[in-house]
Amino acid sequence: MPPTPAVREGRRPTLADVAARAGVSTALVSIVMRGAKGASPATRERVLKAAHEIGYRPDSRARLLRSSRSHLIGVQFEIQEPFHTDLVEQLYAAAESVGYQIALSPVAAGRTERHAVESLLGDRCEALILLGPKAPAARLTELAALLPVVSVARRLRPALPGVQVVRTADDEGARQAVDHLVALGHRDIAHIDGGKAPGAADRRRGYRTAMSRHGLADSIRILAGGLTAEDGAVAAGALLAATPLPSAVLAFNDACATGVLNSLFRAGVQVPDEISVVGFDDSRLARLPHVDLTTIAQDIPRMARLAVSHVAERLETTDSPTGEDVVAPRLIIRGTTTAAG
Amino acid sequence: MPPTPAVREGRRPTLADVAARAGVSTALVSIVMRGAKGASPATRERVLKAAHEIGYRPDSRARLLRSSRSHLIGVQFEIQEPFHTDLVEQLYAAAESVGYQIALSPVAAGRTERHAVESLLGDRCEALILLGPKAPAARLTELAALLPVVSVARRLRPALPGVQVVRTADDEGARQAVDHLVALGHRDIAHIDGGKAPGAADRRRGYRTAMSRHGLADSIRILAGGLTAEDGAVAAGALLAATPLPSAVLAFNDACATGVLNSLFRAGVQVPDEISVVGFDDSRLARLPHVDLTTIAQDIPRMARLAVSHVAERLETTDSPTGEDVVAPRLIIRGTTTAAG
DNA sequence: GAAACCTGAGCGTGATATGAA
DNA sequence: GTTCATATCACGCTCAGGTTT
Repeated sequence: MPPTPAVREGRRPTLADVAARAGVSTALVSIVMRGAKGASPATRERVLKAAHEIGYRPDSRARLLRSSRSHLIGVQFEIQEPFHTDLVEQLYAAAESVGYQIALSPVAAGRTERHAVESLLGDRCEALILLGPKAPAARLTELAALLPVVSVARRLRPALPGVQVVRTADDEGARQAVDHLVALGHRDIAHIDGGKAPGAADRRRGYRTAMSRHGLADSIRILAGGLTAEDGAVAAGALLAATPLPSAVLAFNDACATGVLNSLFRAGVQVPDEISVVGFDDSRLARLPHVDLTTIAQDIPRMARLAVSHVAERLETTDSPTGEDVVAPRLIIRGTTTAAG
Repeated sequence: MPPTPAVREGRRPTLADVAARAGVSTALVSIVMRGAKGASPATRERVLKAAHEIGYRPDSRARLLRSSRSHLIGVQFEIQEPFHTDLVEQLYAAAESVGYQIALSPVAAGRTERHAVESLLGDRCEALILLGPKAPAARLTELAALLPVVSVARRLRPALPGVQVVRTADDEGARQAVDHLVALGHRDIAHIDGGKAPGAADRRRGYRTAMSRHGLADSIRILAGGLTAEDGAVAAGALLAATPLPSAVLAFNDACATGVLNSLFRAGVQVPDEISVVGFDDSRLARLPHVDLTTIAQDIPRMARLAVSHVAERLETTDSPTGEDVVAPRLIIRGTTTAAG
């Protein structure tokens, strides 16, 4: 049995329609729909029945307009970036658990960060979580003057007032990778870097200092890479052209590492027997059984929770400070690393 | 010089604040902000200046509330599906060009299709574009009674009243792939399928009929695959165990094909010299120079335009019919196919 | 006093009606 | 008549402050 159509033709049912049908005031219907107290169980049931019959749905925008709080967190992300989509997924979970909603605004071809943020501001978001923002510091400061801002995975130096940073300890991650390889007996370890991608500088530094600490400063070799598999493939090509081949490679991220793996396969170099490879991120890619990549995991659920809980705190308390949340990375040993030959 | 703070502390500036500052009525400010006619150039400039100074931004929710039309299209998509994120990117472009806005609602872990759609309905969307929806036909029919619905990449049989379908001619795509391989001299062509994924049945059928038409009915070989690289790798493993190896493989999609490629590499089988491989989708993956996958392209920009323009038409004309838009696929020849040895 | 319900105002806009130059 | 400007109300909802049992 299909639900009875709305009272007024062509328009979506409103509180008033439900109220009329149930024979009560709109305020009471509002109370019932919100699950607030102030309605008898009998009336409550009658109202809910009426609402269901005419297919009533609360209008979230009118709701937001009326109440001073919107409980909306705007999230800017790169729609083609797997790391970002993973984060978005976790942000939904984190936001729901503290009573906030998420408004998504992607950065894509033809849709700049400015577009994305303007749209979120127009939607009355109370706070902004920006994933890997590329906007200049001045712009971020400007935004932070308007509302709480969190920058995830982009480090800001110097710290910007009003902007909270949530990031992985990238240098520490690179160190873990090098330590792991050295423990396996590797000494000639190369790094294919991420250029000026977020975190790339820290990973480079982590690699460099870890190598030095192991007395391998002379073996430091950094090749220009990038964040895509293609970048990794190209860099690995350069590696293959040079002599001798290192015994291990730390790639900027998992995508880059798979490019490296591909190039090595093509060249007939066995992994991990002839060369060990380590990625970064522990993305879906790394977990695929046929890739089975040793990598450095970023704790995405934790980063999401930190970003959201910081926002909640800023919004619910006064004078909450901003700073940096640095999340520890974790080495995940899989099949692309083994003892040095 | 930073902008002067809002008139009222703690609240975002409104039309009234701008009006007070510029010494005009709110109605006039509204006119100016919308770019409507009815304001003198001098006043217009004065109002815009005042608005800029106090950092005024139109409240899109209040706007939506006021106007009967929302010009909002709700888009449900799988946030981890590259094909979907490609579509979303194009949907933004398509919507903007016809004066509509997009509200995104992802399906993710812990966020079902029902969640996604309910949230869009609460946001006053005028129409729904669902990417690869898995909801039962009854649910789609129910939604279609409420507002225009487009199902992208999921075929509906029988056709559902009120639900427009936009899809690629998957059978035709599979046929193109087989024709290409046959023209190269291949006769023993296997298909690694997509199980019950959207489009998989049509691609299977297209493969089967094309093989038959070429008199190769006896060579038909369909292996259980899936949409991930892992599925492809596993299926290729099965292929390698069997004898003899086919001379060509058509994979369900590009991700699946890369899994196949990986397995073949590992086994030391040369592509394309010993075996040709064809993908489907022409995703970013296929275009990576080091993958360089021959594939069947889906015309994503066209699908996005069709979905949006259908919605616009339904909303702006009365009694606009629904049906099926079938988009032609296109063979992209790259490096993973060559003449049969 | 508490529980159940109602009235009325207002959130920030946009459209209509009306008026003044 | 045309151009520019204003007053007023409605959009759908929530909330503060009533009234009634």
